[in-house]
Amino acid sequence: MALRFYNTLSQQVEEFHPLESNIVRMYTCGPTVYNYAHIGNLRTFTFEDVLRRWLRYRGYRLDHVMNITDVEDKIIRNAMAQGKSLQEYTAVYEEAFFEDMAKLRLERPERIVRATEHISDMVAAVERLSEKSYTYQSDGSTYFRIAKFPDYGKLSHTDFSGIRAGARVDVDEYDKADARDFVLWKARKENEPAWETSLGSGRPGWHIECSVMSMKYLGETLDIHAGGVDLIFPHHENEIAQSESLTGKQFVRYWLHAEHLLVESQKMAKSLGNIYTLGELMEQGYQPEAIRYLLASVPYRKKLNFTFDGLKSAATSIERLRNFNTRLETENFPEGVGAGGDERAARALNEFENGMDDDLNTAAALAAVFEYIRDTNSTMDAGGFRKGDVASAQDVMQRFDSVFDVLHPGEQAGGIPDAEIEALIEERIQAKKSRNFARADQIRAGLVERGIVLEDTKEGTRWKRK
RNA sequence: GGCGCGGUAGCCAAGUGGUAAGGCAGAGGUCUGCAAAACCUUUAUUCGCGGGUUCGAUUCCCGCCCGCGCCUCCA
Repeated sequence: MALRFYNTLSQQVEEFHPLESNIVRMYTCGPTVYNYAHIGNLRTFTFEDVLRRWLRYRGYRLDHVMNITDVEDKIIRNAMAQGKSLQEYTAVYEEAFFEDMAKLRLERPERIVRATEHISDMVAAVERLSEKSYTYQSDGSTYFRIAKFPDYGKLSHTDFSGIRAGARVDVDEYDKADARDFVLWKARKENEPAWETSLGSGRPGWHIECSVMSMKYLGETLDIHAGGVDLIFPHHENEIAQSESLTGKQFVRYWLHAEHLLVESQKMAKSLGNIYTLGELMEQGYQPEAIRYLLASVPYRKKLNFTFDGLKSAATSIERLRNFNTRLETENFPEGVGAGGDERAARALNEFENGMDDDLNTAAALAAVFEYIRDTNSTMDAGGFRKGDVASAQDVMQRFDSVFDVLHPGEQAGGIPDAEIEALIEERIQAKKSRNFARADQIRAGLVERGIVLEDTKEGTRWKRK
């Protein structure tokens, strides 16, 4: 079956076909760099990484743009409080974000664009909206007039007809004609950092950066736009209003939104102290691959209940996958080709692909891989797996790993040098030969304490870091 | 209140109008000097609750209960 995605716009699962046959133009809302990313943010970014990888697996070329929001209320407030420039303040968090991405093995989008580097583009867009009379000014700020955009609410499926025009929600700060109206350009307040432009002294509103930067690089109609569910309203709704008012064309064809994650069945909140960063989890000894696996293994449209039990079980699951992969690489299988090996591999791959094609159903895709591993281990134990079966089995695992990317352990700082491990293993083999099991067990236990696990196999002793 | 998502074994989780994938954890076993790894057996007569449609519903419809999200700048 064809690749399908749930489109927030239609509220239905739709077959995916990009505008141009083999290239996908995609925009994802990146981080606001006012703080370190938390595990919830990383869930969304991990989903987007899986999406990227699956599109490429399916043969599409990608042009993926991700923005960095580096000017915004909290950034301005915090930077001013610390006596720093915006750039000085945001650089720290932007850098940290890229480090997190690397640790979680999130591929880098083709383009990463910053709001502050597109101020003039945004000003130009606001001016064009003004020319088309979609805007009005109030107290030096420029607003988008929702009443001029009848489709407003089509993404969030909200009926705004009940909201009274003239209601003033944000009374203490700005005057808006309509509660739904949103700011395109914010007038400078006191001595805030600001840009001197034809719109006055100030800074861009939040929504305009995504409309402007996405269309600048990807054209007026994007194939995919993704983000967290909380962005559906108002952010993405407002992006649609701005973009479609500007171009008269459909802005985005497929809107994909990742559900939030809960921590130990509770929502993340500062007051609960359950907002974790990648760094904090790694300090507690969890591998980034396990975190990646946990975040990727629950289908993106389902709330993910992040628990430490779940994280531990993710780590164990990865062990199982890696053990199988190691077995393929190291075991000395009999010559020849076993019965049904290629068929098993082909079936597993087919089920894996079907799962992923079905709106990135990673749980179903993983099930296919695990089922295959059990069947194949079983065949190996029975002696029915031969040298000639290795290639198709490795192909399954490689394809799986091209999306999940958890098979190969990352670099581990420190630890015992390989040579020392090998020497101890040799000593243990000699001890075993002379039936000095006490010494053999002592060596093995000593290595376990240092994170090295030994396995005695037919081919001899192999070891792995845990 | 409006809109949306969800409630499947101890935990995570897939799924279909025809009788419950997969992972983790637990129990027993095989293998092993002992382990590790692997394999086998076992763990939901049952899918929030109550009705309805149907030969048959976890899957469709209605009602209810519970959890969560959005409803102006939070992924």
